[in-house]
Amino acid sequence: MPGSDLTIKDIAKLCGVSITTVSKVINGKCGSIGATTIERIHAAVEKHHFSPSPVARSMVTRKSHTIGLVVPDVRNPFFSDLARGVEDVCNGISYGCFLCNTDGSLEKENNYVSLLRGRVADGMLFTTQNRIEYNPVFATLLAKNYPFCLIERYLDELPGIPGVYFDNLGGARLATEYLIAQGHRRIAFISGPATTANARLRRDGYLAALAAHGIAAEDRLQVEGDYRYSGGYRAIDILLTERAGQFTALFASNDLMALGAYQRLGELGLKVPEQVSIIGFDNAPFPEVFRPAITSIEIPAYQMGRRSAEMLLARIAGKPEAVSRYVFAPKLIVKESVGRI
Amino acid sequence: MPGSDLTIKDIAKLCGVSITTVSKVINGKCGSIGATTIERIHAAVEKHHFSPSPVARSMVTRKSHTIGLVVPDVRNPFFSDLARGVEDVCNGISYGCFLCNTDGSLEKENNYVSLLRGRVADGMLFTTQNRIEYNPVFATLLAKNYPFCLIERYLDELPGIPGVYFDNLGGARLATEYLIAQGHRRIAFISGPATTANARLRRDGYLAALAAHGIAAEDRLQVEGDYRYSGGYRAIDILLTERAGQFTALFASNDLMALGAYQRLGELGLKVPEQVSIIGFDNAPFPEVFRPAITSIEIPAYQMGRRSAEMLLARIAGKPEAVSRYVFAPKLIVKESVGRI
DNA sequence: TTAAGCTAGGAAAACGTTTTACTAGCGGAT
DNA sequence: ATCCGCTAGTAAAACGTTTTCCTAGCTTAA
Repeated sequence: MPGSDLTIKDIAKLCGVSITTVSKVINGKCGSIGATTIERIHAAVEKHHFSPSPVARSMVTRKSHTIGLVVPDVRNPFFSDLARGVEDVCNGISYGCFLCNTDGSLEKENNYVSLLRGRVADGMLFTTQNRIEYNPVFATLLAKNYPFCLIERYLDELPGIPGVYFDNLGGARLATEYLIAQGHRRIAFISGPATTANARLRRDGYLAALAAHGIAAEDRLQVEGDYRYSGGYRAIDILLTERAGQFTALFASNDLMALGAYQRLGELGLKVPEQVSIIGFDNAPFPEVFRPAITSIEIPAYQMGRRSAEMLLARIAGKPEAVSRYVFAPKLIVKESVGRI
Repeated sequence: MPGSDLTIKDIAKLCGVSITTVSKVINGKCGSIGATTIERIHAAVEKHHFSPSPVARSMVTRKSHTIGLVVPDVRNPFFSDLARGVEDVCNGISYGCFLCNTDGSLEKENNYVSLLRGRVADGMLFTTQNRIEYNPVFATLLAKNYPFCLIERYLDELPGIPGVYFDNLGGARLATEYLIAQGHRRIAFISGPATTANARLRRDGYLAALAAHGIAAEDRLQVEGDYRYSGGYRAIDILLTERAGQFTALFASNDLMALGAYQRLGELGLKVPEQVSIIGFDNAPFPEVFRPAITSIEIPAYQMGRRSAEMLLARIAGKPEAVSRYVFAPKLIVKESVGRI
């Protein structure tokens, strides 16, 4: 249907030269082509807006100039930031980026993996909560030395796999230590769902910080949340009412729960940060109306996207970077929700 | 680099048949192939996890089973919702989706368009604020009858181009008429930046609603905003302080500005919705902490993504839908920020 | 016996490039 | 005169499929 596009053959005919010559000129391999010929070919290419068919090219070069990006859901701001970072890097070297949403489903993941290899994509950026190490699909990829790069997924069983990570444990520790540095000793904690890896890491970070400062962790100051507003809200009731816990500060494993907690504290007459300090995680871009703005830990999703794309592309180009794992450091963003004791 | 993948030739050899036969079996065109042969080939394909090279296939079928999605920025929630809708539809028929971010730059747009045609993509979903109708790149696309579908971009000069739209004017009218129905007559308005098309449409909708109900529009009740929190905040100062305007309700062209306005009103001691009613636009998913929650107009981005992908794919399949323009209706989401007079 | 019609399958062209290996012609050194 | 090396190019294979047209052998009806 897409009209009559010219081929390299037509250009060759038009210029009275061979296909080879045209190909060489187009690809800048003009070593032994006369200046006037080069001129003539360029002119014809310009005039007819000729551009060589990428698929024919792929056929012979075995490169598609395309990578795949597999995420659970682009609508999650972390992944859309990440995707943007990836795409920006790709765009810089004329690579295309396939977007694949899996919703965390193993079936969708495997479908996409099969689709993407087989030369539709030169490589793959991959996020998943599923167990890669026992997945035969990945075993095949590894066996074939297919280039990929993991995002936020440790794979101790398979060293040498490039990956980009955020230091969740360190971030949680940083948050908790900041509270401690402000004089807090009784610090409550709201975790993410216990099934997710980063929820566990954040809890470990919290515990590590307490331990490092000789503060005993108390079970009744720790509540399991769900990364949602309502989870944070309810956590306050559990901490305060059910358990009659006492604390001067609260570390919520993400900002949405911090917000829910803040809201419930307010309803119960407790002022933030005067009576209770709160620190969150994610540094979510809430509108400025939230006061006090919540002190939080920033996760550089966009930068992680860039980095992972760079690592993958380097690998594809056959110039793998020396370091195959890149860990992004957390950054404390001080705002208004933490007070000094 | 990606190891030794089998080709159809290998399978043919393995089964002692010709390439043609294997190809036919793989593509289900088994018209005249013996049952045992079919069996044998399927077995070999399974055993070696053979799947035909998509690029070789594209070469001859001239279909890439890929479409392009061109948006300004996936990080904008409207576009990530849209992208997800597009991708879901694509995934359903094993199409891939190329993601392209342009930041609204004409240069990037044109680069992507060149990249995507030339058979990297069978068709294109396109968003832009730039003037398509005078862009030679698009003229070429049209001339070649390359399948594409516009999103949120009217093109009266080029009827017959498929497109998916949101009724911004109707949405603004709906919002304004809701306020009127609640008894308001003096309704202030905060627009988006005057340069954008949807900002103008929303203003037109506001004016149309007033006119339809015999309410005179007043210049001093209309302020230009910027779609940002701070724009809404400042707008209140302009309306109230600079212009000493009097109004019982406010229509903000998006929710972020509505929030900014709400905040400033609160600071000035005006209660929402008791003293001033507010309605927004977008139905942004703000955390529940915002009370009163802001009544708003919903834009069904995900559904628009789905619809546009369906239209494009139908076109690509050579079965264009009868209706080439699909307009999505606004939906009023009543929450708590509008009171009755 | 012959022609027609099926059945099961194959040979080869085509898709649009890149790349490898080759050549014709010429100027200069030996 | 011969050889070498250089310049400016070309022919053809290869990439992995799909698709069009063909054929060998068999059955059946006239």
